[in-house]
Amino acid sequence: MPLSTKAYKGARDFYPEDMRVRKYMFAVLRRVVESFGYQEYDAPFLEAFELYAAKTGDEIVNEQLYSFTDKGGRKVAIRPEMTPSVSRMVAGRRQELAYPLRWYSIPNLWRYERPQRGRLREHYQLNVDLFGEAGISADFEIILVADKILKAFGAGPDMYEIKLNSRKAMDGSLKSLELSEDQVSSLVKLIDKKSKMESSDFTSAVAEQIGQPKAEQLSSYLEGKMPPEPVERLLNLLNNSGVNNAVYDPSVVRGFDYYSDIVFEVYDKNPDNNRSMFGGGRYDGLVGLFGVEPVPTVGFGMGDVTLRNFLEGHNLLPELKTETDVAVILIGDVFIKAQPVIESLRAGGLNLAVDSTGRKLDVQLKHAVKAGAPFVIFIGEQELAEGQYKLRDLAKSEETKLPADKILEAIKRA
RNA sequence: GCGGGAGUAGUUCAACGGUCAGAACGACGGGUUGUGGUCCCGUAGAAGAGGGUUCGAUUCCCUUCUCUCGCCCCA
Repeated sequence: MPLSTKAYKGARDFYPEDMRVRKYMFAVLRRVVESFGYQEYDAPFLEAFELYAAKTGDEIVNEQLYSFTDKGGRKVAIRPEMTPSVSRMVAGRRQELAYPLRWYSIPNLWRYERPQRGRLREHYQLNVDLFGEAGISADFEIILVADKILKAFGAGPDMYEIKLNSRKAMDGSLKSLELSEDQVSSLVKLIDKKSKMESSDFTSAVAEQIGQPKAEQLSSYLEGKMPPEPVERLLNLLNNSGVNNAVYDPSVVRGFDYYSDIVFEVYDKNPDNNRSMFGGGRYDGLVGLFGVEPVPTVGFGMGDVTLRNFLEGHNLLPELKTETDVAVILIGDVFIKAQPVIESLRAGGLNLAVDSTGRKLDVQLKHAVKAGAPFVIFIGEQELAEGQYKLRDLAKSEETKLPADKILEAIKRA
C-alpha cells in the first residue's frame, strides 16, 4: 500500500484556496477584536494533563482528550480548549497585570471526536476574554464583540439569534427545588438538551429525575418569559447598542462546568444549519484554581468550522484573490536581462511570479490564468529595448504597453 | 461508543453476472517556438483490501478498512 495522501481523520489540509478563506476570516476577526482594544496572546499546544482534569468536564477529559506520556514521564495533553491555558497565564502574573485585561487568541484545538458536519477533530477557535471586571458591562462588551464580528462579515440580524441566560439565576431556581447535587447536575444536562427533544419527552424525563411536583415547578421556570435581573439589564444594554436579536432563553446552559453566571449562545437561523454556532459566558472561578486571588472573567469561543458553515450558508464569503498580483511571462531567452525590471516592480510592492520554464507562450499564459493571477506582464527583447512592457489585465482582456512605473500605478489602481 | 448511507480514472458520475468498464471536467502534448479562458486532434489514467457464491464477480453475499450523515457531546 502506498502512503495515504489524505489528511488525518477529522483534520484539514489547507490548500491555498482554503488558506485564503482562513486568512480572510482571521483578518476580520482580528480587526474587530482589536478595535475593542484586545491584545493577542498564545500558549503551548501541549499542556499538563491535570490542567483539564481540574475543571473542563468529564466527557472531554475521559474521551476526547489527545493525551500521552512524554519521555520524561509527564502526562501531557493537546489542548482541547484555550480557557484553561489563558487562565493559567493570567494566574501566573496575577499581581502584575493591568486590569481589566483584554486578551484574544486563535488557537488550533483538538478533540477526539467522530467527525461530521460542523465538527472535526481539529479546529481553530477565536477566544476573546475580559479579565478583572465583575460588572454586567463586561458581559455586555463580550457579547457586543461577538455581535460586531458577525456584522463585520456582513451578517444581518435575521441570520442569527443571541440567546442569553444566567446560570446563577438558574441555580437559584433549582435550589428552591431542594435537589441533591447529583440531581442538579443531571438536570442541567437535560436542560441543555431541551431544544433537541420533543417537549413531552423532556417533561417525562424531568419528572423521572425529580418527581412530578418539582418537575412542574421547573417547567414554569423554563417557560418563564421574564428574564432574571442581570439578563434583563444585559438585554437593555444590547438593545441600546442596536443589538435587537438577543433574547432570554432559560434553557441555555453551555456544556462546560466552569461557567458561573451569564451564559450565551449564538444560533444560526439558517434552516439548513440550525444549530448553536458558538457561545460563552462568565467563569469567575477559573483563575482562582491556580491558588491566587480569583479574577472575574467573561469570554467566548468561536470555532472556524461552524463560522465558515454560517458564512457559506448565508452566502457571505467574498471572492478572494490570490496573493500573486502578476504572472511574468518571458519571451525568448531574457531571464537574466529581465531581472532588473522584475526587481524594481517587486520593490514597488507587487507580488510577482516569474515563469522561467521557457515554455511556449500560450502554455505559460494558460498556467498564469489557472494560478489565478489577475495580471500578466510580457517581457521580451523588444520590450527590454524600449523600456516598455506589455501589461495584460486578464479579467478585462486588455493589453497596454507601459514603462515599469506606469505598470505599478495601473495595477495598484485596480 | 451507537445507528444510517457510500466506496469505479485526479474530480463528478455512468453502464454491466460474460469482448477492450464509458463520459464529462481536469492533467499532459500537438494544431508554423510573440499571447489564455472558445475550437480541433492526440496521450496517460480507475473497481479500497480480504474472503465466499459462480464456469466466470467491478456487479451478489460476508468480513475489514476508509469516507460520509445522524445520535451522544460540542465549536
